[in-house]
Amino acid sequence: MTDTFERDRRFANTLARGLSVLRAFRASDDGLSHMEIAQRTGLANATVSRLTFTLRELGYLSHAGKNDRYRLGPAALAIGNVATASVSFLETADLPMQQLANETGTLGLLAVRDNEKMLLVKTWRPENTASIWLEPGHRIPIFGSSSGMSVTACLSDAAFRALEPDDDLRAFRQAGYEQLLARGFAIAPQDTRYAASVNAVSVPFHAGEFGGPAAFSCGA
Amino acid sequence: MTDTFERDRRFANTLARGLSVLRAFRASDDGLSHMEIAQRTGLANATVSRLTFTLRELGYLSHAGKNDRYRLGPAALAIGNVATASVSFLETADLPMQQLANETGTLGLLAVRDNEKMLLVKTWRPENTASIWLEPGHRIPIFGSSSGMSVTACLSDAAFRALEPDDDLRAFRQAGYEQLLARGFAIAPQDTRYAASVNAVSVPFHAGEFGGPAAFSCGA
DNA sequence: AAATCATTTCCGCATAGTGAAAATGATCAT
DNA sequence: ATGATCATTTTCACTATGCGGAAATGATTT
Repeated sequence: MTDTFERDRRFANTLARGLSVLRAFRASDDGLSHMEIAQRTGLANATVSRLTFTLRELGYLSHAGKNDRYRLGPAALAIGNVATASVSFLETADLPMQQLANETGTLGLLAVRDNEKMLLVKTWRPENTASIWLEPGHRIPIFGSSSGMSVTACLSDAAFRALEPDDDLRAFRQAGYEQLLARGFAIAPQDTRYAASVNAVSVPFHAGEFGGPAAFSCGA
Repeated sequence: MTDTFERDRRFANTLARGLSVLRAFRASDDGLSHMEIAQRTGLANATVSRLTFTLRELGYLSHAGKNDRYRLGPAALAIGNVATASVSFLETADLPMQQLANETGTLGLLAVRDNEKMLLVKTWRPENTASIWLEPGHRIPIFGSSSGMSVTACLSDAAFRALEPDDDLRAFRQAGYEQLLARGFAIAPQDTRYAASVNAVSVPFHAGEFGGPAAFSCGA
């Protein structure tokens, strides 16, 4: 095993590895070769071979011809659409977010906290713009992102403590809290930004359908 | 094992089971209890417990409180959006299909062949309509559906043969082929319909991004 | 409190999954 | 064609991994 540090007995390794194969795909990829998957996931070639076999069998991956690159398959699409459909506000938010992106020429995104990171669930880029920016599936730090600021500010004290925050993160959260109260939106302070070149503004949203708060952001 | 019939050595069982947990969710569910998952998947309770633990850990499932129902989590959404983003025509098709659904008051859907079934990848229902109809993630028969007719008609002979079709299916495909040539769309003949109460019309679409042909359909 | 139902943990066992290496298959140069 | 190189799949022996029955814990109802 490459990444062995003792895991909980309940943790199903094979499942995690298979899913890591799916997560290896990025929106900007035009398919992945077998070897690229192995590199991105850090799995042994033979292992990738078996996992892709399984995923293909189940429709999560498709590869056109014999020796073609792998792509996310129908089943992956389907799961995503089931998930989207069960998060009703996403359908509601779709149009306005697209308009926002178009009008401001910036990237709109929806992020939720996923363990120690902010996970970009969906992004809206201005139409007619080719540049890539951030993609769905990407994870950015909580600390230093405006999304992270909104979301931590909305966490209950108990939930926040579960993150084992350091002092910086506490202060970060506090700043977010104050910004939201004062202005209704959050902007990460310059000196905390995880990426200096990014300016973003973020608004939290509490969805009963999720475990925790989510953040709509917009920036470039 | 409940569903044992000898599997290929390459097939990763745990992965398949984990994914079957994800596939147990339907758009109309308001979360699933642990036991409902066990029932739908046919897995033993203990197994489901471990799998949900893993899926939760990885963000594919979320359950709000201690004893709350499980829902598809952020990671599932993310994968779906990555998949959607890499199938460019889906974004293009989104708006027109929604309009079509609204104007005709019928259900629009995109289906692809996934092994022996047609998998509903996405559905568009008329706005303001509550009824459920078919949901994304659902699988319908190839034979007797207009989607199946369009898609088999577009398959290469070789690909079709791989399906090990019986005579009915051959005739079905042939009929689809003729309909498409003559009119550009396909409607499953009355006497073949897998569901007698459904009328649907279907148009095939060949996407380089997919392994095979897809079908846009519309009906009620 | 007692009874019922749902979920999680325990634990011994068999098997499912692992990765090194060998075999196969593509692709490219000459 | 004929090798040489690179990518992918299969083999295989080993053992860690995941399995499920049963027991323990935790919710919920009567």
